Amino acid sequence: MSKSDRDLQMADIAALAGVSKSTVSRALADSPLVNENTKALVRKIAKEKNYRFNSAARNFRLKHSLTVAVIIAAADDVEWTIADPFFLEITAAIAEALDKRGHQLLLTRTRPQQADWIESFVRNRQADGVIIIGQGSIHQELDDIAKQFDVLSVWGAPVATGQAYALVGSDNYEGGYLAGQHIAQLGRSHIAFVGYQEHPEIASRFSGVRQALSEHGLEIAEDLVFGSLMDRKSGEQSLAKLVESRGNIDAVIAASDMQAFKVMSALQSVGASIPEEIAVIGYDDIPSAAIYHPTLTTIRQDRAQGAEQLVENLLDILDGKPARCVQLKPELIVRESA
Amino acid sequence: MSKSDRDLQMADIAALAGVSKSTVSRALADSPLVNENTKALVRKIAKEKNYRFNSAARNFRLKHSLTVAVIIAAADDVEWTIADPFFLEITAAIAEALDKRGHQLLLTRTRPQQADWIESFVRNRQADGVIIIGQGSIHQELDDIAKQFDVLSVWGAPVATGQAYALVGSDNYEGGYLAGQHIAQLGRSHIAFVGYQEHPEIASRFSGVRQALSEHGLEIAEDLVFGSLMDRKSGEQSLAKLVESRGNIDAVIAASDMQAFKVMSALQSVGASIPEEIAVIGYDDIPSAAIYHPTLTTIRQDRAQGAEQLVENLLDILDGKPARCVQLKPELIVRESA
DNA sequence: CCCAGTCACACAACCGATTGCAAATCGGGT
DNA sequence: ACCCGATTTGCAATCGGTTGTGTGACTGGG
Repeated sequence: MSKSDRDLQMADIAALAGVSKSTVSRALADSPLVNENTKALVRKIAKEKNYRFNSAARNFRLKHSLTVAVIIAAADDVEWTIADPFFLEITAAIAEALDKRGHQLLLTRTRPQQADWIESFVRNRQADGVIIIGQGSIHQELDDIAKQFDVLSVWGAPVATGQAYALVGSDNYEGGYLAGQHIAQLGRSHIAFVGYQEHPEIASRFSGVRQALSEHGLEIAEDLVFGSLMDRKSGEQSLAKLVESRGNIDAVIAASDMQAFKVMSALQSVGASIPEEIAVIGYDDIPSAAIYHPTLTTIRQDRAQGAEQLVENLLDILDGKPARCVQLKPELIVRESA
Repeated sequence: MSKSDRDLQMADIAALAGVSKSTVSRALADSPLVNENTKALVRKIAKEKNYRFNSAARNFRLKHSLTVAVIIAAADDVEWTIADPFFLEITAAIAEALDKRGHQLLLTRTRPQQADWIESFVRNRQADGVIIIGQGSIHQELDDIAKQFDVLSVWGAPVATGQAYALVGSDNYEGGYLAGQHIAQLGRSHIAFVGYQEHPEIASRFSGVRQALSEHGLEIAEDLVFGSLMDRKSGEQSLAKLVESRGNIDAVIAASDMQAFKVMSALQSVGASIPEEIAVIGYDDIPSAAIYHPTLTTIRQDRAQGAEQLVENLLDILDGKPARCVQLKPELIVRESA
């Protein structure tokens, strides 16, 4: 590890300052049990010698790790997380939020087949808590775990039956509503929807969309509802079918920006003009949305705020407070594509 | 934390099995010092009771953390890491590679002003080693740290004076060469380059490009070399200048896919057709490259292989072996944009 | 001048695993 | 039955901090 011989430890500082280990420990922790002069002396020496405490020892003794795990769920059917910049961005924001509170972020990749991933985490004390981005289709599993361990904070959508874990997400219904409303106000009437309906988040968005459309006397034809384009198995097919429907649609509402890009690209390849012939709206507002040509109209989810809230929720849970459920306000970002 | 009372520990298993803690420890570690029957018994009980060792205690005792930090450098001038999917992808690949070897990944965001970030990491034993994606313009600092601590594995480009840290990267010169060659073979001759020259990686790519072009009797005019488009301060300006040069160029070579997207989008906005009027080639082959319209011709860097190598290098260094420097082979991916 | 009450500090136990060393057990040969 | 070496197991120290408890010194009131 280090090329120097041995790291300084508390006993060394104690010897240097002519006091005991315990006094050093208390001084560094700013305990009222030690005299101010002594504190100052100890702190000075510690600083001079560039002492850092051994956090492995500290965490061990204190029975916590000050570490929170973020899981990269490697779902086998839907290649969501890795391909989607939304995930990294919120993860980075979480890292920042945790850092602010003196915690660390453990990024973990799990194979879906191991059912007990979270449990091993907590039991191993490798992380105090776990944050999951996107409850996807594993709500039930998460709920079961949350009933056993108070360690779960997830980004997603509320489910009808309630959830035992803390939840943060943008208000997907509202977001979908905004998207639908915008498209309707544009005067479009033959509208397709793209997204993986089984996910609670997407389902909410879809019902928001339908509500908004119905208020304008519109609805989405059943054959214009497509599954996720990110699905390894059926993605290509869905996209192909969507392109075939070209003549019947004048707008596409996608459940994510990445899917909106796929749609636009496929349509552009067959010569469709966007937004003139077909308007497209996405969801997330990932950085590329402002770069694609045409730039993508989308529903923005505030990642920084979401990350803060996820972390706050988790820390509260770890403190024994009850699991919260927070909805963030999504925002319509109008650009060129719709 | 857990809602259950107390976690099982080795002493409990020992009592259950009627042996001592040490025997349990050795049995679980598959030590040859313990009888096969005893091992089997201990393992059976441990499994039944769903025992997991306390890795905080273990790591403390063993003086390692089995954890590797990946730094998100929050450079203030160039918004590279967060916006760029390349970073997430290689990070995820690193997580996987580490997991395979029984290690964990700590994702850390640092403010650039703290000069001693790495040192505190290692001194605190929060991570055994550190992986950095992109040495950017901080080679010197990294080198200084590497001379003190054997803990650094970085993704980047070799520097002329050599480096004390382990290095992995694709062969940027070669990659640049491939890009230049491709553009030249396309018969383009008025070529612009976009990228932050001060970074060793980009500098290498640029010289590869120039070499390839010169072999075809071509060169890049000085006023067609643009700084990074990801730079908060000068990015917009560079892009505007590039668009103004529209009449003078028939190809753009970008130092990253994200920058290529910006270029294409800006050019498309003013009505330029790609690749007919202007060919564009990127670098990295991020997922969006296959989605943009037109799809982006680019130089692929193998992230999975790179991640494996980064991890292997780091683990070797931690084992006391000398720092290695590995170049990966980049690959030209021809798509529609060039 | 004595004693109770504070204050500041030191001592030692403790967290839960690993490991060197000593002790116990086993088994085979005589 | 006994000895010896090999095998198996247990004891206790240890990692580097934190913290409960004990103790000495000092203070001030009676």
